[in-house]
Amino acid sequence: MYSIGALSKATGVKVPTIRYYEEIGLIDHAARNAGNQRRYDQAGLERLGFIKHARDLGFALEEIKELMALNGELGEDCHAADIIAKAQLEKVRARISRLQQLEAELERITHLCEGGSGGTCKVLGALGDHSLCIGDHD
Amino acid sequence: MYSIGALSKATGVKVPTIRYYEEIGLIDHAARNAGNQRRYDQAGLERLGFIKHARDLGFALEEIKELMALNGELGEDCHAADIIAKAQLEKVRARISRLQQLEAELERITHLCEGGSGGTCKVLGALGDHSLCIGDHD
DNA sequence: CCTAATTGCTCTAGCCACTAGAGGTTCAAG
DNA sequence: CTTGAACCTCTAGTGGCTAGAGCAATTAGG
Repeated sequence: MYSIGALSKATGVKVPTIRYYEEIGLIDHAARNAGNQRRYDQAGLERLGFIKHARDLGFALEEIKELMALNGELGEDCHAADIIAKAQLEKVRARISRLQQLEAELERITHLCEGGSGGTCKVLGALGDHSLCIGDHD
Repeated sequence: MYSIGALSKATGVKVPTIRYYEEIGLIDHAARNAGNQRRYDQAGLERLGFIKHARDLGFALEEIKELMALNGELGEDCHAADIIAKAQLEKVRARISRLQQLEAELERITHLCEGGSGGTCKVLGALGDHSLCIGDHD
C-alpha cells in the first residue's frame, strides 16, 4: 500500500496532480485509510505510471482516457491504440516543422543586430514587420 | 481611423483578443467615438501588427511587453532586443529537440502494432512502460 | 428617413493542465 | 508523548485566449 506521497515519488507525478487526476475522473477515487488518507495498490501505481509516460509523450488527458478505456476492454483493441498513437506522431511532426520555420526566422532576425544603439533597430523592425520575413510562418 | 473589426481584419488578431490585450495593458486603452466604440489610428495598427508577428514567432506576451518597452525608449536598445530574440531562439531549439525525441519514441511504438486483437497489445504496453523506451525523453 | 443586419459594447464563465496557498488533521520517528 | 512531516479540503491563480448573454451603435439598402 502506497500513500499519495510514496506514489508521487514512485511515478514522478506531483501530489496535487494526482489529486487533480482523481477529481477529473482520470483515475478512480482512491481507497482511504482510517484517517481519511488515500492508499494505493500496485494496480494504482501502474495506472498512474501509464498516465505519466503518455503525458511525457505529449498525449492530452482526454486521449489518455481513451487509451485507458481501450486497455480495459476485452482483447485490448491494439488497432485503435495504434491509430491514436499515430495521430499523436503526426501532431508531433507538425509541431516540429512549425518550430523549425520559427527557428529559421529567429536565426535570421538575431543576425541583424549590429550592436549599435542609435538609429533604427533592425531586430525590432524585423520582429514588427512580417513582410520582411522570408518564409511563411503561420 | 479603424474600428476594432477593421483592425482585426487588418492584423489577423481576433476582436476579443484585441480587447483582451487592452484589458491586460499590452496595448493602451483605445480612444472612443461618440458611441463609446474603440477607434484606432495607424500607430495602433502597427503596434498590434508587431504583437501579432511576435506571437507568431512564439514570444510570450510578457516578452512582447519587454520588446515594446525597448521600442519606446530613446535609441531603441537593439542589443537588449537581440538578447531577447536569441533567448527565444534557444527556447525554440530546445523544444524542437525535445519533440524530436518524442517523434522517435512514438515512431517506434507505432511500429509495434501487428494488427492483432487478442493477447497483449504491444502499443499499449509500450505506452505504459517507460523502461521499454530507448531514449531518455523527459 | 426608416429599417434591418451587422458590428460593437460589457460582463461572466470556461478551456487545459496544473500550481500555490490557507488552515486544519493524521501519521511516523525518536 | 512530542514534534515535524505528510496528509486533508478548499479556493484562487496561471496563460492566452474563447464563448455566450444581453444589450447599444453603426451602416447599407430601399
